[in-house]
Amino acid sequence: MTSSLEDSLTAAQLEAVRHREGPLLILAGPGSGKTRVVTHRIAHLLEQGIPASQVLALTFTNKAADEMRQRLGQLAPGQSIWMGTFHRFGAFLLRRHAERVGLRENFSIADVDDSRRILKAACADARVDLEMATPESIAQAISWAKNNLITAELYQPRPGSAVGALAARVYPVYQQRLLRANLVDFDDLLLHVATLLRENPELRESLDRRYRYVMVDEYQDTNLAQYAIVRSLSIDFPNLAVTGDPDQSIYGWRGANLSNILDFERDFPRVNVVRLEQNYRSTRRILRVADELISHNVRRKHKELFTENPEGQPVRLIEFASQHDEADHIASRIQADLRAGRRRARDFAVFYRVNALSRALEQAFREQGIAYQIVHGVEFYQRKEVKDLLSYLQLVNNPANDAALLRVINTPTRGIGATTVERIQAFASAHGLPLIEAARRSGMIPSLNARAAVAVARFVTLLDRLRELATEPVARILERLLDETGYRKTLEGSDAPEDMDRLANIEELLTDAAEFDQRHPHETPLEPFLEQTALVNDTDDLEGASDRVTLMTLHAAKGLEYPVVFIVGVEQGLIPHERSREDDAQLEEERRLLFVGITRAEAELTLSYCQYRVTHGMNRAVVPSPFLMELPRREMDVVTAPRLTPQYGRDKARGGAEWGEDWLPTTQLRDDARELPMSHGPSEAQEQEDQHIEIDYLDECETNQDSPTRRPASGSSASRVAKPRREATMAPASGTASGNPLAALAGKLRTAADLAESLDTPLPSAPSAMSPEVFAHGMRVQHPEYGVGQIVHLVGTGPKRTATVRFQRDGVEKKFRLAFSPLRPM
DNA sequence: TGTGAGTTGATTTTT
DNA sequence: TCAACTCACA
Repeated sequence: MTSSLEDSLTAAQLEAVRHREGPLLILAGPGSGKTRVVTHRIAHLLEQGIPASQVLALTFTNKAADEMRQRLGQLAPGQSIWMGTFHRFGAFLLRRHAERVGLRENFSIADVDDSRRILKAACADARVDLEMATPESIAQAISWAKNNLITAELYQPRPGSAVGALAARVYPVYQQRLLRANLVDFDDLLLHVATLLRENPELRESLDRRYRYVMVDEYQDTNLAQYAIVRSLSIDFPNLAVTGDPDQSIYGWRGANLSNILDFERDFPRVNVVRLEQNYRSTRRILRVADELISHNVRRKHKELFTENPEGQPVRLIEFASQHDEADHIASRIQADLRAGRRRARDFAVFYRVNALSRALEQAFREQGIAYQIVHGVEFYQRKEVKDLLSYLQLVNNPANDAALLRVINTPTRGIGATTVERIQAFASAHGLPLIEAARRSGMIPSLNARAAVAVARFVTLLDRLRELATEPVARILERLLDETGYRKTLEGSDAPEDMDRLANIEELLTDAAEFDQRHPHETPLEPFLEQTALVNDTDDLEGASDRVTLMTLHAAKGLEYPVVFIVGVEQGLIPHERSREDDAQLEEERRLLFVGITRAEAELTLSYCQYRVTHGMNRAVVPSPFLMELPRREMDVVTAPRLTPQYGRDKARGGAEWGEDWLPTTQLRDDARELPMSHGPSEAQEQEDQHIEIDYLDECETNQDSPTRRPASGSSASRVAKPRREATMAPASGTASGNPLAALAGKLRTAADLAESLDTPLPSAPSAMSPEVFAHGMRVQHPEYGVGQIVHLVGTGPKRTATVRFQRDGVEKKFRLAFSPLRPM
């Protein structure tokens, strides 16, 4: 009997759904109904009498797992299979077999913060000086190793890699510290489990038998550790079904190995491959733009994306003068649609490459009174007060948790300062003890003075007392510790306004805990609660419910869809990101990231970039993303937005007549903006722009000193006087007067390299600032205000080059960042 | 030991 | 720019 569930499925979808035994690879393009297929397949398996306990479904995000669970709930009510993220599954297995990898079952999961803390301590232990590398870079090296199943013992640094050499020294110490604190970091959740499965064949076999039908979502994002886990569960019963899309692999930086999916057919020779290529989400135009972009990637599996959806509107590409214009325009356009009743706020999403770009958007949305929500990776559980309290809870559950202890030993302040903590740490390292045990022996630490020792002893007693509550409901433990630690009182006694917010957050945490307690009435809820807070970020359930515009990073957008999508900051250095520049594989990943963003859009898509963007407090000329040149112009409307920011700064315009209520940006755009001609000479637009250039300098008085495309400064001030940007950015080879990158797009320039080359001309700098490199120690200089002086000290390079000048007039010394100062050599 | 001003330095993505 | 960190002082 064919289930009625399957009536509406296409042939390809049906094939995947009906597949039962043996390996299955579902190559699912964006919007191809992948989740639907997967949930139907599970329902189908269950329908055929396969016990729910034999089915395991692994996802990357909680969001994906939740959605699947919910949809499955509709198809097969009451059946519950193990479904969740890899990390959660790792934690689940590890709890049961912790002792086999040297942990105790009440281990805690260190978040990034905790793990950095431990890492820094490990660096200190290993006497690694951090001149050559940041803890961050070492952490990355270790993380990379773990994701590739390289344990501390096996780690071999790449020859010549300074960071690698340091990591080799720190890694064992770090790992030892984690074990001592009964802690695992995120990567350990996978690495330990992989090790467990490799070293315990009987355990592997029993799990393989138990999880007979394993499903993996987003397979393109698996790293080696995840691969190993999945593989070990599919040896005797190779009913492994994976879904994925190589074109949507965007987690290479986290160790994802694209080969896992590209080579799946080699790993499992008898695999059944199903391609889901029909898109049910986007208009034809959007899909063609996406397809054209991604076709520039080499490492992929070709797919024929198609859709029966309508043609749709052209994809818009807009050039703005500044990020404020960009944000204002988007906000206004959304506002116009909302007012006209054409759309609801939840229909809109704005994507950006880096979180920092949300700021301008937020400001614009607030000013225009548009409800929005930001999907932030962190938020609630990362707030100081919440983390503090969670750390106390961690200590109740696992007193050996050094990271948690370090966090709260003096929070609220109780007279245990940095020096004291250092001495306890030294004692702990020397004796191989967790910090709590060292603290317990505070009386025996000779370097501690009596007062400190007493304070520490008091703290230990406090923890011991709290620890007795370990089996109580979480909310009750929280209440008690808020009182006994004095945490609440400290905040209540404070008159700092942010402390009121903190109290509110604490209330929220209490509610959270109480709810959790209710949902877990039969167990000791503390440990699962802590696991939840470590592995779930609260934005996972941010979706849907509220009617707001959603702002998020491109990464966060994966798996989602919206009727109207804006992607801002499509610029060189952003997408592709600065750090992905030299590496082809990384460049392809950036392209996929943009592909993911584009394919989120159902009906309308707008890409935009700015001529100038403020980054790190500096206003810099922007190069549009080379990816833009890979998009098919025939599917697009390419427009330059009129400058919204008037001459005397944008604040003046607010509320002014020209910023009227009925300002409809779309109309305005259409009327005023010119479709860029294939090539054009100096024009009205240019003159207009020349004016703006001056305003920029007056406003910002910044140079573009360390813009990545710059050549080293030549040193001659005369040549560096502001020039119209048109000239500065035009392609010398093309011979047209059009420096507008968009025109270049349409004109003779063909490749990103061409564009970069064309822009590798000194950009205009602020009229007053000199190249920092022309200054030398002892040089006599002139300052418009302070007069004549002499450079007595000189440090730093580039924009950070700072001179100390002693002025003749009254012998006073002043420091200047040379790149921005009006100093001139005499 | 705790606090505030001043300085420096770093800027991606997330389980 | 802005947040984290340092250093001087109470």
